[in-house]
Amino acid sequence: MADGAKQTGESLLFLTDEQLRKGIEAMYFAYRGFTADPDRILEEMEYGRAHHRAVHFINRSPGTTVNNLLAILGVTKQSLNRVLRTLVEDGLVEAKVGTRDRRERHLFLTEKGVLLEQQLSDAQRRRMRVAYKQAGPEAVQGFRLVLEAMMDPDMKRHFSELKEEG
Amino acid sequence: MADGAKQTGESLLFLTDEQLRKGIEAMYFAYRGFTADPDRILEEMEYGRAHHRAVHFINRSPGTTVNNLLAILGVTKQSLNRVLRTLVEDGLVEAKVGTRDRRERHLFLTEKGVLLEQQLSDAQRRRMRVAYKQAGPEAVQGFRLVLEAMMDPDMKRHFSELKEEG
DNA sequence: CTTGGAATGTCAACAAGACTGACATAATAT
DNA sequence: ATATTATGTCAGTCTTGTTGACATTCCAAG
Repeated sequence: MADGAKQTGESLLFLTDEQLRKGIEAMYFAYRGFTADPDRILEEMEYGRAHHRAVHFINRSPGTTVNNLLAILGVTKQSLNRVLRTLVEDGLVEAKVGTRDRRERHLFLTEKGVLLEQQLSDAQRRRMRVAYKQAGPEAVQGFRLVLEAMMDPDMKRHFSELKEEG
Repeated sequence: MADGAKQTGESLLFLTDEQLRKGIEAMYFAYRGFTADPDRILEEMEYGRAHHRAVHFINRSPGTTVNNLLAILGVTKQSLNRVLRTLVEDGLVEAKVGTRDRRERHLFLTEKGVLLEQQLSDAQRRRMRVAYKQAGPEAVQGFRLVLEAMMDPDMKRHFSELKEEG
């Protein structure tokens, strides 16, 4: 019951409930570490995680539309709008009216926005780099494989579209 | 600058900024998948992620104290108390006064609590199991290695203390 | 050209879940 | 006796999510 990993005779020990539980807990604790460094920086400047996410994905896809960002972040436009408004007001993001379709707003980071993005992602990458180094290349490959397999198909699509990689 | 992964001649390609960014994004999207299934169940019964976390760790360490739970979850007692109160009121958690130190409350899941925990963790494990199976045992080992390396030392300690594993 | 619908923005109200600060109670430790 | 610890509780705040309603702008189809 509830298991489904009955060790069919082979080495399926990695699929035991106990292993899965530990994986779940590892995911939980690791995610807290993952967000800890940027959170500290954001707190100082009265921003939150939502601002980080917006800045991150605008940096990754300059000129992206609000709608596209909504699809990636999976929040309501009202929620995103509040965040974007403060970012525009504070001069971190520029929303340019589309030339082809003038209803659309194309989002770009300003110099100031790029600076914050770098500050945040430097902190996050630092931890990531240490973890990667410590675990080694093969572990990193496994890490990525499992993470991708955990994503919802829609999210995986967004993930894959983000950047051509080696 | 901001890099630090300058390919010292060897195969340190897995430490490039681009690889690290993709890792960060993978972590973000995967975590959303990770929480999606329990979230759906919780929503139906007017509970949130905070309730899930409490129920999970009480199940893992029956008889744990409020203080210990606070340390693991890293929230304020007021925040945890609100969640625990509803869980006790709804008959999912029992808070027993300590025998040695009567200030402490030892927390246990009731039958009803165990049932919810199973429902939630079954859903979460199901996704985990699929991902693990898809990625394979070696990938899972790498996954776990990287996650552990990402944790804050305090959290890693809590993680290790949770259960002896093979 | 008019109208319908899509993309966006905005206002208002609300909820979960985090926070702080202050205070109460009970019990252990000094 | 007093200080400290463990817990609970009240009140207020913040972030980030939610709905619902409505305005604006503009493309596209009739």
